[in-house]
Amino acid sequence: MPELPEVETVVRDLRPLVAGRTVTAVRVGAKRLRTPWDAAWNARLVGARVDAVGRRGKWIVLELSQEPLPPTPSPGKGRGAGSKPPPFPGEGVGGEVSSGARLLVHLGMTGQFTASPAADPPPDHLHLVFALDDRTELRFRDVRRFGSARYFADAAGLDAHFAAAKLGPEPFGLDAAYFRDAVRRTARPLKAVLLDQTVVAGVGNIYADEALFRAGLHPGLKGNRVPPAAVDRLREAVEAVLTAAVAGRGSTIRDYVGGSGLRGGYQHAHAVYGRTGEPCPACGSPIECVRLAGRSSHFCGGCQPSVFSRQPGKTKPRAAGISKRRARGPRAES
DNA sequence: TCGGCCCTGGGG
DNA sequence: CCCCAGGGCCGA
Repeated sequence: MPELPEVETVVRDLRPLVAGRTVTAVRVGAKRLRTPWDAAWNARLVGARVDAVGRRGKWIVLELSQEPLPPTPSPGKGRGAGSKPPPFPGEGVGGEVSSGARLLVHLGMTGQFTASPAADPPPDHLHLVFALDDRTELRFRDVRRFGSARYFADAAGLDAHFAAAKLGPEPFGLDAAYFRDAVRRTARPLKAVLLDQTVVAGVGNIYADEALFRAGLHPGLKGNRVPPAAVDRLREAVEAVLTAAVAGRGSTIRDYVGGSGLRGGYQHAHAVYGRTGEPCPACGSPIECVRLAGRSSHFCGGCQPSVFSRQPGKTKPRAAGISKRRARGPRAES
């Protein structure tokens, strides 16, 4: 489910709900996630306080600390009137961060990470529960179990994890020269480049298609055949579509909910994703769907030509080996 | 660099 | 029944 806008929405929802709270218990389901949960982490987490909630790419990062609590919080009470407001690091994981422990969560395809009243009946497919000191629970639910959660004793461990994955830069304020080089040095299709988390972190199948539509670029175009100015357009389109999607609280196709359990709303604004056969909102041509980088890729044949007709003599990328798919696609939730 | 695989559920 | 699905990782 979750691309950057969905993950960002979860993070923004959770921040005021869990920042400053202390973990009082950890419960682990029987079925294993992509990364098996180490039972030794439970003892490290109990008593830890959530200092901050952030995001890196599609990863959710909780910053934790083990400082001794003031006297004793009386559970059940709301936030004390005189108590210091919890720290709100607006910019996710960058900037000034503590060197303490980290909880790293990835939602996979169907993961849900919510703060819920402990009294709410537990849903099915619930795999991890972090009870908090205000009678709420952080709950990780994931039908397909492609998601993962793991604990790092310190910030360096988390950094090493991202470094090992070669996680690329955030898409906001992305360096233009860097992106031009990354795109133009490869023969892979643009769609594959956008999905590559080592190039840019956070873009997934929905927003790759939407960004390519905004930029007027065919998803099958080889990176090294795309003029620099067009790559710049693509970079701006990525930023624009992600910004709009965050404002719309992400896209709910089926499973996605934000940190408070609310569905997203941006699926109604999709121009091409999941709209195979429907008319293009810009030119009316039917939206087409092909398979690229192993994923369905939706585009408008009218607005996103597979060749650059401007310089017919020079640039002539062929649409190469793309098979049309049935004129049918997943429809967004009603 | 790409396909297959990890899972479960929903829709045609 | 078959195919499809917001992702990432691993091996050929």
